[in-house]
Amino acid sequence: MDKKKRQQLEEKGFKSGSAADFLELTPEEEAYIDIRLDISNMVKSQRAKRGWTQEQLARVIGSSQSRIAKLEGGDPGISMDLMIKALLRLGTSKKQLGRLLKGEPEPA
Amino acid sequence: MDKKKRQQLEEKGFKSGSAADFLELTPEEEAYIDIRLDISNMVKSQRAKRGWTQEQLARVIGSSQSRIAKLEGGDPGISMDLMIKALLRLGTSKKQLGRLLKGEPEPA
DNA sequence: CCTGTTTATGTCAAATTCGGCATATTCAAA
DNA sequence: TTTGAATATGCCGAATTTGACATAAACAGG
Repeated sequence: MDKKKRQQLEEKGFKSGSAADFLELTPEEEAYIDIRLDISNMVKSQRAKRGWTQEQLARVIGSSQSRIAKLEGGDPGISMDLMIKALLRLGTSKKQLGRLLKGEPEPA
Repeated sequence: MDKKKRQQLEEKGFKSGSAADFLELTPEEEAYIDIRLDISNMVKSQRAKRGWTQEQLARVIGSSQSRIAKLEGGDPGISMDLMIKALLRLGTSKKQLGRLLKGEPEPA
């Protein structure tokens, strides 16, 4: 799980301010990226769970397929606002989002 | 507490897509605004708790005092990314953010 | 009342993110 | 392998958000 995140960071060129190496991030920068990846991964899994295509999700939130692809891929050029809107539109509640960030397992 | 949020929405001109009246928001739009207000209010309270000025907080995250003021005031023209960065810099952890969104009381 | 500090509000050009579009790549079904 | 659907990647002008700066308003001590 942590391996997955690391790989997403290495593949994408995530700007880390001054240091290129992502290991030299401050704890806050690390937490910030961590939160983003948590949310983007949840968008991907929730969309799959509902059997929606990226195109479908894009339309219902007034976005485009390419942006959803970038969102789910952890692209840093996607705002958290867009990620949250997508997640909410997939039926995730504020409370569920809270659980995700707390690291609690999803209730069946 | 809910009264506070309502007042923030009325005072600021929060764009609601098509409907001007904030009572006609979809559940997702409502949740989205709710999350934003929760975070901005927490930034305000955490900053106060640490005795920092808006100017100080702005400097350590590379922003400006005016933007922090708008953030804490619930201005819709502030990104969640900036809000999260501010909150993390104030020492709030991902887990604490999760608790906030879940509606759990802050541990003493 | 002054005076200094903090916060609020408005404006600007620069930077970032936006949706849209074309196209490449991946993948599964036939 | 061929075909078609889904996803990934790159680019564009438009829209939004950015930090900065100025200045007003609110607040607290003297």
